[in-house]
Amino acid sequence: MEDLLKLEHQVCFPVYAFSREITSLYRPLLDEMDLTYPQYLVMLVLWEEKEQTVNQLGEKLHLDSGTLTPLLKRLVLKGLVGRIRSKIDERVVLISLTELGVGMRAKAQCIPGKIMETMGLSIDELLVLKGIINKVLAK
Amino acid sequence: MEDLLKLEHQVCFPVYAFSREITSLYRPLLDEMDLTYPQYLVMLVLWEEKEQTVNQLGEKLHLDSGTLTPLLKRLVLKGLVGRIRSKIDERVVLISLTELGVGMRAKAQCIPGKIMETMGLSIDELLVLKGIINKVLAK
DNA sequence: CAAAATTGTATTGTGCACAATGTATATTTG
DNA sequence: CAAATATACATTGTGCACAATACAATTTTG
Repeated sequence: MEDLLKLEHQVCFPVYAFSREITSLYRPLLDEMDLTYPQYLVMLVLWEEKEQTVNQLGEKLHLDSGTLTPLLKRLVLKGLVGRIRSKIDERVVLISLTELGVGMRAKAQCIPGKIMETMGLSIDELLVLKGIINKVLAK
Repeated sequence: MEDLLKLEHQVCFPVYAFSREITSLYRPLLDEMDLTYPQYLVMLVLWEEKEQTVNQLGEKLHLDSGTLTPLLKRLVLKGLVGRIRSKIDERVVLISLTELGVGMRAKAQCIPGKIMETMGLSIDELLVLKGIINKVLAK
């Protein structure tokens, strides 16, 4: 019988290694915008909706305040987002894009295409990959 | 035309989120052994070959010394591995399993099965996933 | 309405990841 | 063989991730 503890039989290890490989593919592209990959993800979410609570960002990206609070503070330092407490509910912190943050979207337009090119997977493979993963994440 | 910058159109984000989801699936199981997921991966590699250089571990796991050195020191503190400089080449550090480290393998036997069960993917899906990812990682 | 429970975010502490740099040991070259 | 180069690992610094805890603002309950 097969030894399930062998590295080559693992499924999770390739996912883990692939995830890190992905951020290293993004790195040279994002360096030009002075963004890390997690920061880029936050920007993606904000480009879809200009103002959101920390909670909304966290739910969409599966990240908690322990990760987001310092990350968002760094985006504030870069002048890309603003942070204000909601007047309706003082517990809530609203994160919104600055003009600079909105403007950065144009520079990001080329990124998805370049990444797909570098990964060298077909559209079919990408969709299958995404489908299988989302099946697990949906739970 | 589709907006490639939308979060829902990303392929890399699901991979990134899935990778973190995976470590959170392993966490309760590995907590019982007082191991983190990256530490578990190092143990997997060592269970296949009892003694290896830092370099060999790094190549197999795609990790560099900046990550491995402190991780391995923590495994030494736990009494799972030993660290000695090679006498043939003083630059090389040999990492080897202690008796305790070898013995831990038995406790890990149940992990792959439990993880596969929790993930809820078919064998087919797992193999397809692994195949697509390895296609990228092989480059 | 006051006490209890919940919610939203911040803080602290530990452990990766990885670029950049440092350092000692080996190897290669002229 | 000496100088240049390469190799193997360690260190430093920054930025995630996330559990655990804290805390203030809100909501729910008795």
